[in-house]
Amino acid sequence: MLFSTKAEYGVRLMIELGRQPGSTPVSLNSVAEAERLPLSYLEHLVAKLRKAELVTSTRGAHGGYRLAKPAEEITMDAVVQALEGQIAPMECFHETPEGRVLCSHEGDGDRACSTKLLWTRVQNGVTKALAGTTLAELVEFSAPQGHSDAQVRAKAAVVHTL
Amino acid sequence: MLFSTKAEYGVRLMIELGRQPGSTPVSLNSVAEAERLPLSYLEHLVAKLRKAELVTSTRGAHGGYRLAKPAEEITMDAVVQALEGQIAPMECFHETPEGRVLCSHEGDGDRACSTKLLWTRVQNGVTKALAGTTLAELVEFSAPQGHSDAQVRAKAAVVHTL
DNA sequence: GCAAAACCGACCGCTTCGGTAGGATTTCGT
DNA sequence: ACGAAATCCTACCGAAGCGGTCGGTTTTGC
Repeated sequence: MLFSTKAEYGVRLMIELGRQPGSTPVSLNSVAEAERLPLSYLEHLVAKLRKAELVTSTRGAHGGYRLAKPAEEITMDAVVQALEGQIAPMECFHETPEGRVLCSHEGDGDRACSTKLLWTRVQNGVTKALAGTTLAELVEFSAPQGHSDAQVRAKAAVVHTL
Repeated sequence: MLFSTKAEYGVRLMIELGRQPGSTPVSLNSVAEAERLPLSYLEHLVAKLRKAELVTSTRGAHGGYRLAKPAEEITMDAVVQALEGQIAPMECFHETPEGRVLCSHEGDGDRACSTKLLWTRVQNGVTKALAGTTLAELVEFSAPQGHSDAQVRAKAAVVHTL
C-alpha cells in the first residue's frame, strides 16, 4: 500500500467538511457517524489537519471544524502530506526548501545514484496526481445521487483527467 | 515513504545484473560488495525476483543469477511489484484480473466511493512512471563515468521524460 | 572431497498502524 | 451557576511489517 488509512480517513473527513456549504462548524461526531469511522481516531487525524492549517476549529458546545480555505483552493498534496508526512518514494529522498529533489546517496561524488531516474519519475507522477486534484472536485464527484446516464458517463471520463 | 528499501535494494540488484552483458551468472556476493548491501538480506529479495521469473539462478560453485529477459523488456512495475507486493494507493484498492480497478467500499450500492477519483489518479501516475521505465534505461543512465558536459545535460533532461 | 555458491526457515529488535482510554478545557443554553 | 457538548491532549496497546542476522541444507565445479 502506498498510503495508510490515515490518508483515506483524513480525505473523507475533509470531503465531509467540504459538503457543508455554510459557515457553521461540523462536529467530529457527526463526521464519524456519517463515515462510520471511530471518533477517537479521527481526533488524531484532525489534529494534523489543524496544524497544517487546512481546517479551523471552534471549541465548546456546538463547536466543530470548518475548512480554513474554500474547497477549490485546497489541493490533495497538502492534505495527504499533512496526514502521512513528507511524500517521497524512497527513504533517501528529500526535497530541499527550494524544491529540488535530492538523493542522499549522491553526495559529493560524481556518479549519480542509479535509481534516481526511477524514483524521480514516480515522485512526479504522484505529486502531479495529488496537486492536480482539489477538494472541490472530490466533493463534486461524490455529490448526492442525482445520476442520470449523462452524469455517470461524465464521471467515468473525469477519472482520467489531469 | 511510498516504498521501502526492498524496492531500492532490489532495483539496484537488477541494475547490477543488467550491467553484466555476457551470459555468465553473477554471484550475490559480488552484488553485495559492489552495492555495499548485506548479503543475507539480498538473498530474501532475490528469491522474490526469482519467483516472479525476472531472474534465473544456477546453483553450485561459479553459479549466480542472470536476468531472465533482456533488460529492454523488463519494466519497473514488474520489478517493484515482485518486491513490494501489489501496488495500490490504498488498502481498499485491488485490480481485477481484467485490469479494472475496484474499491471494496463501492459494492452493490449506487453511491461511488468519494475518494476513488483521487486514488485512481495516483494509481495511474505511479504505474505509468513504473511501467514506462525499463531496466535498460536505468543501466544506461548509471553508466560508468564518461560524462562530458553534453552527457550530463542529456541526463538532466531525460529525468522528466515519460 | 572441498569450497563456493544458491536455497530455506527461524528468529529478533524496532517502528508504525489503527485504535482505545481517560481526562482536561472551553463554550453554549438554560 | 450548572451541565452538556464539544475540542484538545497524552498515554497506552496489540498486531504487523521492516531490516537484518543466523544456521543450516543442497547443489555444483575443480
